[in-house]
Amino acid sequence: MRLSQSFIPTMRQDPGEAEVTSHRLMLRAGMIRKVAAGIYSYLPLGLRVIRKIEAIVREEMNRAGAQELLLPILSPAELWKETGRWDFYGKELIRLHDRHERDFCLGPTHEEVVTDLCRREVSSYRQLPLTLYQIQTKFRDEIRPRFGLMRGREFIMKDAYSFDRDEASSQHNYQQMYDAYCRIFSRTGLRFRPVEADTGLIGGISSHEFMVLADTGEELIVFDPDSAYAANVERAEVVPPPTPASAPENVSPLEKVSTPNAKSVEDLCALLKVDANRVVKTLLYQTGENEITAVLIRGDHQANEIKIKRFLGLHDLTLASPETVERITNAPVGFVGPVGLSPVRLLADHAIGALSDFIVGGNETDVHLINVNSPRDFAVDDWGDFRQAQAGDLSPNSDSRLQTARGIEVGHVFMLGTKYSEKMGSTFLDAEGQSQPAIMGCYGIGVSRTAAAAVEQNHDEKGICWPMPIAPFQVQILPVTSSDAVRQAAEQLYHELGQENIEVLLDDRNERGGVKFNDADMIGTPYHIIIGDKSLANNTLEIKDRKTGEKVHISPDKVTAWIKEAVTRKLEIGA
RNA sequence: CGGGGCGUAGCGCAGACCGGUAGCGCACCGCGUUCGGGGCGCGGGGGUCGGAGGUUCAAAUCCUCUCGCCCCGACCA
Repeated sequence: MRLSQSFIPTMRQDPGEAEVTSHRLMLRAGMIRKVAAGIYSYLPLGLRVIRKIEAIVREEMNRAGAQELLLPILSPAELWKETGRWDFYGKELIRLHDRHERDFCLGPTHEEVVTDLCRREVSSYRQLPLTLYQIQTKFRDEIRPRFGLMRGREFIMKDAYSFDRDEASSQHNYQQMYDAYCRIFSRTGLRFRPVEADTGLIGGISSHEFMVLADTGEELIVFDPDSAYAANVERAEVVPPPTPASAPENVSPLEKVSTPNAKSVEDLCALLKVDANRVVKTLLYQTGENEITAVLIRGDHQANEIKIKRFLGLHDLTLASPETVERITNAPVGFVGPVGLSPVRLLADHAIGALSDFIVGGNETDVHLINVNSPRDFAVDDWGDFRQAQAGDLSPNSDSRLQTARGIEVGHVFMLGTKYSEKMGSTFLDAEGQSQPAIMGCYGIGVSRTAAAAVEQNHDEKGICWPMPIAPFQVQILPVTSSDAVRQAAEQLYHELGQENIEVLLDDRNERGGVKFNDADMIGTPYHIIIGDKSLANNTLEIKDRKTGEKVHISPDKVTAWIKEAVTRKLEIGA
């Protein structure tokens, strides 16, 4: 393609709207433009990247035995009401109605629609297993769309759904999809890691997320450097500490201390000159209209609300309002403690069980209690794993300590079990003539997000450095001086590379070299071929590797073969 | 939704406190010159100052309301 005739509006300056790297660079490279918050147009260059990712996804899904179809974006409320998600999905579901006032929504995911299809068409175990997928625009009215393509309200997703006759077959299918995902992200040239994950709104039995590792990622994961264990911190189980609390005869008597204005753990530690791990914070959650639940977490730990929600079987969990806290404890927020705190249900994280002579709030303004011990001073209703895993925690899989990393969730696989098939009556007759609900799985890949994640992971101060498999073009030719000889050499090379099916962008604009260099670096084509009078005089052309910056000078007649070999190699290794 | 910030030419910004008929850089158009890392000269086009209402002789500027966008927290591919 000729740059002079292409719609690739690059920008010289950073747009004010973008702060995150991928967002900024994709705007500057002329790949996307914003239409509204979280809604973007894919310009020709951006679309080429999307199509490349889609092609890899298609190949691997097909190879894994999945069949492509296309479900409607618009779906009727009735299906969503059957599973209860019309209400449960909340404000993220974009709802609309037709001229007859019938309710519809724009599909944020397609379990309902595909399960409806399956219950109509599948009636025998002989038709299973069945895995269907589509690549389609999805709509989720995100609370806060941000970071360009990273979290849009409209985005491109590959979603797949499996239907199996039994648990073993479903697990096999899940594993096949898991393996396909590993191949997909390897092939795109991204550094990624599958991690154990929470099931969230989709629900189901178990799931893994595929995280592209990047410091700007929104997700925090923990991993064991010495085993395969890795998990989203939301999900990561914390191994209960082995150290038992001191024997009752060895603990000190309970004591009240004055702690003026010590409303946070930091304040308290500074005031009493103790470490945060000697402090226990008491969090009050509103767990029902008139029900408060207290959760004890060690001062240096973070509460994990997902674990608490799961334990309590709740959909929503919010911290109690300051007014409520005051009403219950007769003290402002910051002085809550478990001693004498009633009549609320009291949950405690396992870490508390290993503590003795610890410090808690006194349920009185400017007062804390020290030398507190359980069960001497208060009774815990339920013990559990209620905190967020963190770096330094013991791995559940080895004796190693967990480490943390940031990641961008680009894929998510779920074992759904019969959650949807039972609610919607998607059943089949087994070999014994018994009616059984299909065992389901669902598998998503954020295609547009993968493009953004690739930029987060592959860029430098000059611009994007695309991995070859998803680069919009494989080679860019830069005639950097304007003589006829240079122009002719560029044209000839452009023609030759085209003959070899190399995807080549020729910068035939009447611009100075510097402009072309900078745009090429911004766009991030993996190889740049630089043609100028200087090099032609030596009978060489210069080839620059965008990512490494390495340059080679070779004679013009060898360039096409060299490029062809190099492109093929990079496609194979996913670099 | 809570907290913070911003809407002035395609992009990046100044002007606003102190009201007086809108400016700079880049981009764009023309001519010339230049040509291996965002050249230079001359000439030129382009703005309902996000929108509505108000105060005033006069509003980008002051007041009220509103819409949009970005960033930080609760959701998710």
